[in-house]
Order: sequence, then C-alpha cells, then structure tokens
Amino acid sequence: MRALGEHSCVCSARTESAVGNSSLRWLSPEERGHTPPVCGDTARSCHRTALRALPTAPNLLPDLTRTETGPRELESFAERFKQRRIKLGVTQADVGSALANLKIPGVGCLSQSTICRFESLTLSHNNMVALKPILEAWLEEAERAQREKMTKPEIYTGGDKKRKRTSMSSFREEHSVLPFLHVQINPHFE
DNA sequence: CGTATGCAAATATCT
DNA sequence: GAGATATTTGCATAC
Repeated sequence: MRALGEHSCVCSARTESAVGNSSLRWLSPEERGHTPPVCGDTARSCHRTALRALPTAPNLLPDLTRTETGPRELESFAERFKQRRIKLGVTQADVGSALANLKIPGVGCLSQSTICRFESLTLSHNNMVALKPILEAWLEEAERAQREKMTKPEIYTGGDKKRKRTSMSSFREEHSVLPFLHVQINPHFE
C-alpha cells in the first residue's frame, strides 16, 4: 500500500496516469519488419510506454542510412552528460522532471532512477539509444538557457546589496506583463 | 541532500 | 484475440 505520494513530475501515479503520452518509436518500421500502429495509447499508457527502441531487432540490414549508436558512443555520451549536468548544478531528479518542458511529442518526464541508470549505463542498450537524443536535447536547451542568463546582467539586483526598491512608478509595466502571464503562467527558464 | 538499486507493475511485442 | 515473454520505468529505500 504505497501511498503514491507527490512525485516530482506531473504524471506521477502509475494508476492514474491520464497524461496522454503517446508512445513514440525511434526505430523505423522497416527495422522492425512490421510494426502495427505503435501503441494505441489509451489514456493509461503514459510515460511508461514512451521511449523504446527496437526490442529484439535482428539488425540484418547493413544500415547505411542509419547511424547505429554504438556502445562506445553511448558510454562517452553518458559520461559527458553527467559532467555537464553537474556543471549546470542540476540534479538527476531535476533533469527528469525538466524533460517535460521540452515538449517533445511523446516524451513526458522521467524519474530520478532512470536518469541515474542512464548515466551509469545500467539500462538496456536499446533503452539507452532511445533516451540519448532526449537527454541530449535537454542538455543543449539547459546550457543555452544558462548562457543566456550569463549574457544578461542581473535582472534584479537582489542579494548582498540593498535590494533596489521595486519602483512600480506607474502601472504601465504591470499592465504589459499581465497579458503574458495569462498565456504563460509557468515561464520556466526560457 | 543527491544518487544507486531491488523489486514489481504496466505495457509492448511475440507466438 | 489470448496467453506468454520481454522491456521499460517508477517507487521505496539504502547508501
């Protein structure tokens, strides 16, 4: 009787996953030989079905068009991923939930466990291959966002100095911002 | 506090 | 379509 408490991500409980994450497949139909639709993502097939690479692909074709992500490559990527993540000062759990913000179709959030396993290469090869592009996308996005912050000075001069008085001289500013907040309630770092 | 891992549930895919 | 088997992923908890 685990009280499926508050998980970090929106799509928490495994029983009430109403977040329609349609499953996505990173492999082409040819590779699998034959693949029905994919998954009739019923209302329950949330994240659990999200990422998958070919299950038991025989790999008979000398894929010239496909870049077979070798174990070597995965290994180095996982390594770099971890380093850069830490450099950004982000935890595994943060990454997991932040993935949802990428808005990649079919990709929701992932748990800290999964991120950890990815970094330690303790996932199946196919799973790794499937996750790689996603995490890669997140990494670039996160670094880009940080760069942006570095460029800009401090938006508010808070901190050790005396906080600058919030001079809302007129209501003009407020009026200009409100409309934005209506459409983007949760601005995120971007 | 952040990370690693055993275990089991939920699906996907195969036969 | 049903049952069996394979995979992926999260929770709980130890480290």
